[in-house]
Amino acid sequence: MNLYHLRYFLSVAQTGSFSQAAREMHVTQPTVSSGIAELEKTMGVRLFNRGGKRVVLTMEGRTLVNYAMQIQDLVEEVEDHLQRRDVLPGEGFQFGAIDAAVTYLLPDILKDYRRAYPSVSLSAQVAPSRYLVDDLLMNRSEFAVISLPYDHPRVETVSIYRDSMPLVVGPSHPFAAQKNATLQEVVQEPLILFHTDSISRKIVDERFAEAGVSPGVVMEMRSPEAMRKLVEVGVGISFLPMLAVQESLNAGALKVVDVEGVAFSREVGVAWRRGRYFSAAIRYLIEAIFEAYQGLEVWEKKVGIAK
Amino acid sequence: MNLYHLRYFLSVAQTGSFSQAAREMHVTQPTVSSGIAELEKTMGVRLFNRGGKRVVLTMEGRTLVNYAMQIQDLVEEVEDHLQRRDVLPGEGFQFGAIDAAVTYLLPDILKDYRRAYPSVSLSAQVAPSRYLVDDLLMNRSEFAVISLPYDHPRVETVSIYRDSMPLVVGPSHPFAAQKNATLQEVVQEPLILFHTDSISRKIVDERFAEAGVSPGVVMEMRSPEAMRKLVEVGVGISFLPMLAVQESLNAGALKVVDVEGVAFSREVGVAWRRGRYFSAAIRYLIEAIFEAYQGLEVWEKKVGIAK
DNA sequence: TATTATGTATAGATAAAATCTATGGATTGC
DNA sequence: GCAATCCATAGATTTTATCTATACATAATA
Repeated sequence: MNLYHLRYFLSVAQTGSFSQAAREMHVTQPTVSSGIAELEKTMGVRLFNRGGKRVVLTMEGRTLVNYAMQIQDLVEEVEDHLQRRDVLPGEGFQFGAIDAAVTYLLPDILKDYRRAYPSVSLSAQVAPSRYLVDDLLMNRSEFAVISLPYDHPRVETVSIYRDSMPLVVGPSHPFAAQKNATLQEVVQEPLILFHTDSISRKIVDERFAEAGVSPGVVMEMRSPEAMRKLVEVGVGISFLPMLAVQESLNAGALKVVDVEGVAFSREVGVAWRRGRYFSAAIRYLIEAIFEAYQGLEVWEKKVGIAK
Repeated sequence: MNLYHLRYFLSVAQTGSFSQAAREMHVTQPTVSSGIAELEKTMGVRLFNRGGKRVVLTMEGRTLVNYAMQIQDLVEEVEDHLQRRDVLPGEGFQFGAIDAAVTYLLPDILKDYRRAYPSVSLSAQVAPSRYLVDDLLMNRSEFAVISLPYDHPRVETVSIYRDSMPLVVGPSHPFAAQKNATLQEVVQEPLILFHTDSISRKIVDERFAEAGVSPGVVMEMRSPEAMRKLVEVGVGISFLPMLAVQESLNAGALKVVDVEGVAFSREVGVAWRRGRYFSAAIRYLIEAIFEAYQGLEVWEKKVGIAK
């Protein structure tokens, strides 16, 4: 059963004439004849009674009209939907983001997004970067906002934000007064660092290794919020993303201490599986992120072609 | 867009694999590939993200799944319906019948029919034979029960019932006592005859013409019931179908009078447009009529082959 | 009653499509 | 790194759809 044949059929049913239907469908009359004949053969029933000036539907034909119209409607509807990239109500997608991104970088963007696509349900997966990349590779999420650098042959990344990671201490810590410290001094202190999973931790570790010192780590964790609070109450000191501590700095609950010769920073970027296709509703969100933090150029250069 | 392609698509969506879908659909993997590719091209969107061990639906793909499943269901449903010759609720057909048929021959049959096909709405068109034949020729009714003989190159007829048309008179009419009469006596009386449209009238007229007499017609009408009543009250005498007067005879409201050398009768038969196809629900009714009055043989010989 | 116009069916040729085989490139898992 | 598995693609083949030409039937008209 061919969709064209159904269209021919409906036209014949409506006009009562094979010839007229053929004219309407811009095909020849034998085409309509054989289309109907084929339908009748696969269905095993006669659809029209011929022989007069007009052909007339049989009961079976009337039944088929009923269904054919519904089918036709559905086909038109779905073509329409897909061509204008409408999103079905309840439809949605999943993306990944590190804690700092959902907390500090994305809220406004997501708010705007809900206005543009109110019917799209967003599902944000919050986890450390490496787990988010796993999701990308398994096609479980469409894209992710992660810490960079992240090197993987099948993952494409673009940086959108550079975040410094200063040494922060509680206001009553001795470093708070002296405003700067050496790396040697720092490793004597109780350090609260990200878990070794994390890219931020990797950045710190590498720098320590270069300097030939090994830090006295007292705690490892994944939540920058928790770490911030621990530093505030004086459990230890930490290198934390500026994004996560800005408010505390403003409130005086934390102090930044310069470390001589060391300027930690990590980048936050958008990552996706190489070669991935982005639905319009998804691309809209990614582009909003780029627009807010980086400009669209890099994105368009990397993905624009592979639309 | 081809229905097979939709089937491939659904299978891929379900299995997450082109190859597995191909095995399920009993085609080769490139067939599935090109089917999906063709769908993606006509829709203008990507339906799956490839690249992993499994392919994963895009948002647009998920939208299409929604519709494709509905379309698939409709197709299966209509194939099922048509193949088992089910009738949609509210569906029905139209047939024609002369007054005598609906009044005397068909009631029991129609009652049985409603039990066999409760959802089929029957529409009986009651009119004189020639109008019913017009309907047949214009495909406005499926078949008709009419008076015979009726000769038309595109109408097929089979007699199902022979009905005598005796001369009937009111109980107080002089003929009622003498029990028989000559044609010469009859033409002196006020005659109530069928309208010249009718086949029954034609039969009577021809016989009169043969005998070289011309009747004194006082009334012409189409309703045998009305004629019966007029005869009963003594307005005139008439040749009426036995079917229409049986009850009155039993009740003594009418008397039969033999006319020497004349035995009128008309046949009632089923008529249909030659070459017509009969839906199962319609054939069932026709066959019930034959079974009741004639046996199925003639019908099957004439139509059985052209199923 | 013949005639003309209009309609559908059919045969054969042609064009379009769907499908298959063979193969290449990529990814996953061991 | 190697074997297995998967999807994409090219080219050949088969199937399907469509067209042209024509036959045949019906309906309207003279």
